[in-house]
Amino acid sequence: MNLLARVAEPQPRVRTRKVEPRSLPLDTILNGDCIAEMARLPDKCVDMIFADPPYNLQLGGDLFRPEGGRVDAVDDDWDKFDSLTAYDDFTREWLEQARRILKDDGTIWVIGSYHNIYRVGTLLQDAEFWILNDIVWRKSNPMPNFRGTRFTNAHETLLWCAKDEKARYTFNYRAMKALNDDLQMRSDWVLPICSGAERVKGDDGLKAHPTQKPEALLYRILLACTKPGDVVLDPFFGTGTTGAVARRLGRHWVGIERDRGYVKVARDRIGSTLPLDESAMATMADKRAAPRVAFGLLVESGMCPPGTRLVDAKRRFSASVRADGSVESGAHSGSIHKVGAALQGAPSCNGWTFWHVEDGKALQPIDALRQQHLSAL
Amino acid sequence: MNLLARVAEPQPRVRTRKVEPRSLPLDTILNGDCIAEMARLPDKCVDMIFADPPYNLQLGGDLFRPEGGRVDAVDDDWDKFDSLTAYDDFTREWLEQARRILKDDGTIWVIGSYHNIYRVGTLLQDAEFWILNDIVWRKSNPMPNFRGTRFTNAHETLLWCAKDEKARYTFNYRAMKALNDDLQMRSDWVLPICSGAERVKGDDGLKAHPTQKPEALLYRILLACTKPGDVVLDPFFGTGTTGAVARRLGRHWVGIERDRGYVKVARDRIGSTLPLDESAMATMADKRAAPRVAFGLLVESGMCPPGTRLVDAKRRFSASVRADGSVESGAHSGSIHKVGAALQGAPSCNGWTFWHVEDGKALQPIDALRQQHLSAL
DNA sequence: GGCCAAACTGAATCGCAAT
DNA sequence: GATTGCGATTCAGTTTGGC
Repeated sequence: MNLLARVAEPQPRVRTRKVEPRSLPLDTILNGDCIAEMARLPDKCVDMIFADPPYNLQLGGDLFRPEGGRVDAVDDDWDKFDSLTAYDDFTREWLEQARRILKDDGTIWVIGSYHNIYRVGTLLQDAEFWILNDIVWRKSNPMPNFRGTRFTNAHETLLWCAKDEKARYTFNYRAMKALNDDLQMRSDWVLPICSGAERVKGDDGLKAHPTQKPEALLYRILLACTKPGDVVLDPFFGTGTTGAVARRLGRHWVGIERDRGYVKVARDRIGSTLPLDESAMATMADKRAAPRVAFGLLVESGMCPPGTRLVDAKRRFSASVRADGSVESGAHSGSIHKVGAALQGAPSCNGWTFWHVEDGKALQPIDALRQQHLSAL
Repeated sequence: MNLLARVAEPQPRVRTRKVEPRSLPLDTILNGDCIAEMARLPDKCVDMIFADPPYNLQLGGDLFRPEGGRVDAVDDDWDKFDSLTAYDDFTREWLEQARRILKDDGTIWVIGSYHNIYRVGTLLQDAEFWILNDIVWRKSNPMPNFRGTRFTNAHETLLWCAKDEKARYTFNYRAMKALNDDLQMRSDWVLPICSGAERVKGDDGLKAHPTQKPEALLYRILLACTKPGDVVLDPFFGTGTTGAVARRLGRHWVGIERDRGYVKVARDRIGSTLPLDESAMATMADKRAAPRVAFGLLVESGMCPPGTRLVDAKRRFSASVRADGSVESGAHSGSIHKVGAALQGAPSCNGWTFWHVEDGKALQPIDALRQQHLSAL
């Protein structure tokens, strides 16, 4: 039964009424609706819940790439809701069950995008969960914005909550610091999206699930906030990333998944999951944010304000800085690199070393400003 | 930071009743409560609203009581519900006024942290604002987490919304791309917090305001989403960062601030801000804004005479130019766009970049001819 | 097998003016 | 208000295929 159907024709609610309560089955996938299945589990029986609920994307028509290809968007029924109210009702219900089965010192993680995460965050607070952090997953390789109409949607948001303000939750501070080159782990994580060999494919060679999460994301979460032997529940199990990582890290897991096809995919995947070897560990490592500094950043920050005059080392060429970080020199305008190349008639040019600013009587390459900017951080 | 512990009994509301409506005063600070002051402004009079609302006791007026002793556990639940409700009521009210005074094609930006941004996001959606992006301000130099109990809270979140799904909002795509070294600007922005000389200090040498935002943040927002001469309203003006950057970028501003001390600080600050001159204000022009040149114009003018042979970049397809500016390729004929699309079997095609003419041994896109034509005018 | 170029892909709320 | 047609728009990474 898809969610849309459930919304359209309200069924008699199972809600908090526990039907045939059963003990917690470890390292197993329960095939069924997440609310109904959670309702059958005992109170306070899991140490962590990781949830990747439908985002309610509300996409319009087809979107085409500039070169003509069509974007394979999420168009599954499970992501469709009649209204924000319907989405809120659904969220409130599964959160209610999640809270009941979570141990008092357990924590819940929920991932989402701007389409749904504000609803989820509000309802978490309304249900008296206590937000510990919101975490930003900065994607190193997001899909671009093909129409040039908005900022590239390059991140997703995770909420990490305890059951209340006083809860003594697990946070493996040292492990996180070690994972981050002995610096405190921050609330923004740079990780690539799930692709390549890790992406589970069907017999047709196509992706088995439209929204599979990278194992590195779950790895960090489970390492940070659970102990070995803890039980992690994932009510929207999909291809079983949570189960696979839990098994690798020696945590117990319970998955709930409505779609029989996904259940089979996840079961096969977890069955073939091996303990972490070193090469796998390497791929888990944080891809450090490149210390790239766009010239525009120096313009915004006032180190090189609009109107600044740039010259090359021999003062043969000059250009002026514009408000958006582009530069202008006679008929040429564009990036520091492009304009430098055009003026020299060269195929390319490193604008950072080509352009200089006056520094008293001497010239200083703008690369020096970049170094100052970097060292100021 | 317990929002929940800061409640007082709800007060009688002024709400939407407009008292002494007045015309919009430009480049001015209105000293008063933001809801009451907005209520006196005309409908649909500003192009953008930037809001940095309070999430703790200081600025909530009568809705909040000062931070006091601990609240009993028993009272906590009641307080909690009340407090969130009070914050929601306050947010709903100022958003209602904001929506009213915002032009139909204007946009609103709101910044917050995990304490309040989920409430704000939900209420924006409930008020039928249409989220365009959520932006993560990734702080390059955040305050560390001293107790080692959570991830370092290293970001804040901004929401950018139009009044509805169909609104034709301003987004200076090219300027943003230029600012980011010719790559699309993403939804995660790395910027340092406001410190050093930029941080406004009082006579006592201490920071004048606890949450002063960096000018670089406002610079990017105003450059991205407003045009020169647009009016930007900031209902929580503080030290006037929005006004200072607006003045620098040639935008009009209106600030609302309750605290007389901040009003004075902001007035002095903006008074000493120098606007950019026009040449420095220039940004990369959006092609979409350039005057249209029909292909037929190039045919008429002799730049691309009838009979000219056009080929695509890989010389897989060719076509010939006809006297009326249409082109012909085998069975296909029509506009440069239609024929290009038909030959590729694509839903659409930009003929300007698809088709090329021989230029010696190299190929030149016909878009280059159009540029020549434009610059000749 | 190795190398290089071309093709493909990812949770996406993705136009607008003239008729 | 609906339809038509111009024509603007992509980044990082993996896989495939040719030589």
